[in-house]
Amino acid sequence: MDKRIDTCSCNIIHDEIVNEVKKKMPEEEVLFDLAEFFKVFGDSTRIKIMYALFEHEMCVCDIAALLNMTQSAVSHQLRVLKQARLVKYRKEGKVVYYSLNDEHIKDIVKEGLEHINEGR
Amino acid sequence: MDKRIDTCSCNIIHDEIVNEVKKKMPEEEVLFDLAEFFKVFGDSTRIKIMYALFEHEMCVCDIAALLNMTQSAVSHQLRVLKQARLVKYRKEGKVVYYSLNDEHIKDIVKEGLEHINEGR
DNA sequence: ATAATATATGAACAATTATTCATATGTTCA
DNA sequence: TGAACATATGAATAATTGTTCATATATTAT
Repeated sequence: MDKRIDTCSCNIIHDEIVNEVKKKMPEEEVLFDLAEFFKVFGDSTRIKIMYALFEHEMCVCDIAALLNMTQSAVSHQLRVLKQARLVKYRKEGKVVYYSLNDEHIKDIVKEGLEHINEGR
Repeated sequence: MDKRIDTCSCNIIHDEIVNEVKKKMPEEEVLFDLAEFFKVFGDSTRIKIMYALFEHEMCVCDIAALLNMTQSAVSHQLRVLKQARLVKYRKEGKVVYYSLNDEHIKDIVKEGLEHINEGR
């Protein structure tokens, strides 16, 4: 029986391990959603926005001024954060105030920081 | 005194808050590194590899077979994970075994999962 | 040595994405 | 009602990035 597999262009070396691990793998959808979620953290503009909101709720204009970016760029990124349910907003007249949706976002960032600092 | 700022195309509405937050913002480099770090989690192939390594150390060929991907694609992604110090490897003859570098990678993924599951 | 195998890597290509620009929406104030 | 302002959004552009393909390196077996 040939152990060769279409795509990997090499032999399965450890059959049992591969099968064992395969059983424990989460569903494709979960893995995809996880990647999508972390993708949101993977942009320094969005990280900056989140850090700002750690401190205070802020309107779009404030954030743009803080980060020295255009209102449009900030607004686009806020939409991404909103879609990922990382920020929420409240409207007060024409001003829209954004804030963190979730306190444990801090934990995730903190874990990231720890990893970075571990490496010197 | 004009509160208008070059890039944001709008007025600073809350001057004190912007300044207060600005003081607390981490250095540009930290924010950049954080984004780079999370970017690594932001791809489902790499998430899959990490999940696999949660269970067992594996060689490149095993991972490729498990994920039904080419050896090359896996190898490229392992390099990204290695550079981010998320995986380590040991060589045994011509076989290279990869494993998680760091147990708290699980914590980060777990936090991500929690966030996803919160949203129903 | 030579062949076979496991892995790594550079270049090319396709797909994704962040920003800009122009403009639309909605609210306040005169 | 109309002007000013805060924000949102669609289209275009530039940059980034994941995969493939071809090939290089390294190790083992014949």
